[in-house]
Amino acid sequence: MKLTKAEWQIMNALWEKHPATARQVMEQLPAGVHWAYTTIKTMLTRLVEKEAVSEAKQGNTSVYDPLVSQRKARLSAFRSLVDQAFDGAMGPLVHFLAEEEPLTPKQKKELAALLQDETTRKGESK
Amino acid sequence: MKLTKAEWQIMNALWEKHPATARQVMEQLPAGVHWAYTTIKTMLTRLVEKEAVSEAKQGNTSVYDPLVSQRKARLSAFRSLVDQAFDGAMGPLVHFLAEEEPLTPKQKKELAALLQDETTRKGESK
DNA sequence: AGGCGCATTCTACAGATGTAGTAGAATACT
DNA sequence: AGTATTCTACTACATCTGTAGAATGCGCCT
Repeated sequence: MKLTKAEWQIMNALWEKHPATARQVMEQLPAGVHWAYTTIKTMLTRLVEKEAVSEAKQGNTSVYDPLVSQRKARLSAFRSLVDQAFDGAMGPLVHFLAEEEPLTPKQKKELAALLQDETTRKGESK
Repeated sequence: MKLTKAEWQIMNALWEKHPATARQVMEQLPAGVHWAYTTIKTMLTRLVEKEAVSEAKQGNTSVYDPLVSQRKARLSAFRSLVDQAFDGAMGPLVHFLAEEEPLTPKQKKELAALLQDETTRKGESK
């Protein structure tokens, strides 16, 4: 499930608040994004075709709901990035995260803590 | 500097071995990718226009070199992903890496170690 | 009944992308 | 020199993306 940039914006809005009508999606878009109403409709239609969202008629109006979870979409996008820009392996990415500066020292520490935590506290439920 | 999927493949080949002629780039492509020679040329031309690679004539033949570093391209791609799929913040990404399963436990431990290391060993040269 | 406002579906259209064929120039082989 | 090989520069073309206008339909108010 590959989403384009514009589609991500729509999906982000939908994940944040749903079900939602096209009008509501429009309002949910980040400030600064001023698409015509029909642009949103077009996007939503395409997303429906892609089966990324569902459409249900409420009388004359369509109400949309995400069909793919944010989690799934993120996983997929993440995978794509790794495949395409990091030799498809986590190794280079891990290295990148540690060495380059996408993370502030603080965030690195935080991530380290979370990971530590996660791998330490092993053997519980779910 | 936004690279498309196909462009990444070309750049990956170039970063691996450069300078290189179109023919050499072709050979450097991952097994399974069988583009026509002219396809590669087209890509290279577009990359030159984008100023992502340089082109120098050696007699009748062009030799290409990356103009943008892999590091920079990675940073940019990474940033895009975060902006578009993770609310533009590292927080959600960090959470994602810790909670979801893009990383094997082993890799998590590894990353944790690297980060720990990096943040601990603070205050050295370079 | 006529009109206002909002929703819907269609159609459009330029620029980006993936992929490559053609024709002519340069080079190399015999 | 004649022919085979290899480059390069152009052109092509189907899709996909981003953006949206136009025409048309439905409910409701006066």
